[in-house]
Amino acid sequence: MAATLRDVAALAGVSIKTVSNVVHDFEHIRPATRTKVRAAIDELGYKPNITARSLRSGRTGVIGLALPELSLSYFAELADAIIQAAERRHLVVLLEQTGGGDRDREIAMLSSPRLQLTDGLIFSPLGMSTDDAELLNVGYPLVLLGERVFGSPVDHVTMHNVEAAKAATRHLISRGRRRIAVIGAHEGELVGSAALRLQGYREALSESGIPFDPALIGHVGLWHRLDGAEAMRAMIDSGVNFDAVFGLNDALALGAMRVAQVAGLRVPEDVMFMGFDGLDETQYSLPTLSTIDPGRDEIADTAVRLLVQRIEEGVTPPVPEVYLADYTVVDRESTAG
Amino acid sequence: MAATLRDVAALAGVSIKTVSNVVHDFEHIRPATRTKVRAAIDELGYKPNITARSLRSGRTGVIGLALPELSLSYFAELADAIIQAAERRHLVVLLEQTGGGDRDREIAMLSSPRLQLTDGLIFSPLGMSTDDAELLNVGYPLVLLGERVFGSPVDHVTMHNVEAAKAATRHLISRGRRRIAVIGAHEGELVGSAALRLQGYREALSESGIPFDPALIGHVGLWHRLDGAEAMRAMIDSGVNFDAVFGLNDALALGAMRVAQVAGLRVPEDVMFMGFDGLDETQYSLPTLSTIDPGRDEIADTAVRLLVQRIEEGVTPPVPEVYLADYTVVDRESTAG
DNA sequence: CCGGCGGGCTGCAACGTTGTAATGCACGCG
DNA sequence: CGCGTGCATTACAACGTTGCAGCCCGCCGG
Repeated sequence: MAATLRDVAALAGVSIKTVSNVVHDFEHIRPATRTKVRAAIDELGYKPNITARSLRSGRTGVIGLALPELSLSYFAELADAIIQAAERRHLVVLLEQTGGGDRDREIAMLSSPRLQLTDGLIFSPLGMSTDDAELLNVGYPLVLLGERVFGSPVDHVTMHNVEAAKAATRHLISRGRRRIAVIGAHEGELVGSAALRLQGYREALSESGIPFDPALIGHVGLWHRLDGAEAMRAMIDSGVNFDAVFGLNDALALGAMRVAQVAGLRVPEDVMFMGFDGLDETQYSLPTLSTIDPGRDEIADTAVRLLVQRIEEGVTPPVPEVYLADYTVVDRESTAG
Repeated sequence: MAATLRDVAALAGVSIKTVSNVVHDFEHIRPATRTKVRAAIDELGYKPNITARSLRSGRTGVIGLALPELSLSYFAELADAIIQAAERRHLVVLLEQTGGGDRDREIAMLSSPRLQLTDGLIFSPLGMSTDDAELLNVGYPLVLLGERVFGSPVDHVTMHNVEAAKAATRHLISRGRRRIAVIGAHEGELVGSAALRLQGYREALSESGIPFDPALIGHVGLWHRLDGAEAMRAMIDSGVNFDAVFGLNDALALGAMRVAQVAGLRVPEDVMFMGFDGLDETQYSLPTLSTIDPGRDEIADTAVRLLVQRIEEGVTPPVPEVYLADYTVVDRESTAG
């Protein structure tokens, strides 16, 4: 069907390799030959066969992106940014979903044969832990996102979780709040976004001499809106007193805010709300939600850049690179006053 | 680096082709040989090279998915569903973003060399129109989503836009509303989701003998939350009287609802709101948003099924198939009463 | 005892590309 | 006039796989 180098060569009356040279803009070609070959290429509508090229060169121009689920806005927006960053480097993205924190699926993904057509992988685990770090010693270029796994042998792009959560908490404190609830803690977790952000929260409290009250900590399973809603309801039902809520991500904060409003609390007068992630959606809630912008585009661009570097260098250097993106506090109506 | 058939063959003391046969579970192989080869495969950790296989067979096991942008929840949820549907059929998805309705980018996408590593494409255009239908006569399997282009030579999966919009409008009428505003119309559009849904709205009105009032039609550019918010603000400022709002998609409805609430209108008492798309998010707004569930999983599954069919049949039959998914009216707080 | 059949396996070619080495040729210099 | 140099082009092999034709051998029926 499709024209090949051979067809073009036959039509132009040159060798296959000469056509290949023309396609690659090799410099030592007579203008006359070049013109002739170009004409043949146009006439036949020749397009190089990428599969064959990949087989020869070992490169596909495709990178894998594995993340939990696109229906979570955070990951959808992250995927958007990564696809754009990849496109700037002339790469396409093969997208895999690992589900909401299924450790076994995540591990299986790492050795999936589907990755064969990929030059490398950007991986955002949710179910794996630091104990699984050595599993990341795969034989291909890999860049890690998020904060589930530390001390692994691969490059890692993440954010200043502790610092940013501290800044978020400080922001609430600066507005005069003292009884700041947290929604989204994970029982017993030591690393991971939840643990790190909680740590930032505690540091901000102690810095201001505010005692830590475990009754203000709302535990959840996942980080969906629904989980935030349930945790908020439980906290309200428990009768504990609070004047601000820090959702460890935006979805939790939005879910919690909705429940608080239904319960008759005014935002921000009675309770201030603060999220984390900088989702587009936070600009449109009622009231608009203050949040932490974790530098999504920077994270996406860096992840792709590091992956490309690994792909080109070939060998994993002894010291993996860890990159922390800059964050910004976004002040909106939910913390006005 | 990686083991090839040749290495396995050498280790097992058989020919390359025998190893290939074992890998493919060819039936005429002596158990002893099979065992020996299996052992060699395990020992070397052999994984077939998909690129080479693709070159030989012409199939990659990858399908392309081209849609406007993942940061729009509708497309993120659609992509999620399509990836899952593809996985069920052992296919992976290569995801491309065409931007928010850029016709030229969409057309360029159709002949992008990146599609070379793809067996076919599921394409959701936003900027193309029925005039561009013949451009869809590409040389590879293609399935179309959405309602921008009709009369094209390819399979088309979409929803009952007119019927569903009529049902949505009827739902508001059944709640006693008569002054039903629409947010999201596209000036001068004849096909496309906006035009079809508007048509359904008008049919429902005339069916109930309610006069059509152009002042109740809010025009927008894109279908983002922000556009819904702006159109609502303009309508309120215009002083026109309304007791319900039908957002032609959920994002518009949510943006509009927020503005209405800020303006002091009570939902659903003063104004009822109805969306369209069945986004997850509509379950968590305040109040929760009534919407039309257009059968996303069904659409995703059908699109993948049709594409696989085209890939396997090879030739495009003279009559392209058009599939319309079932819809459901989802009644929530925003239309309670 | 011979011919035919089919199971089990092998060798070769091909998919379309690109790197390497080699070829022919013209030109300039001693 | 002969030789080296550098340009323009070519032939060939290889990437790893799979389809096809063919090989050998044992068994069965005549």
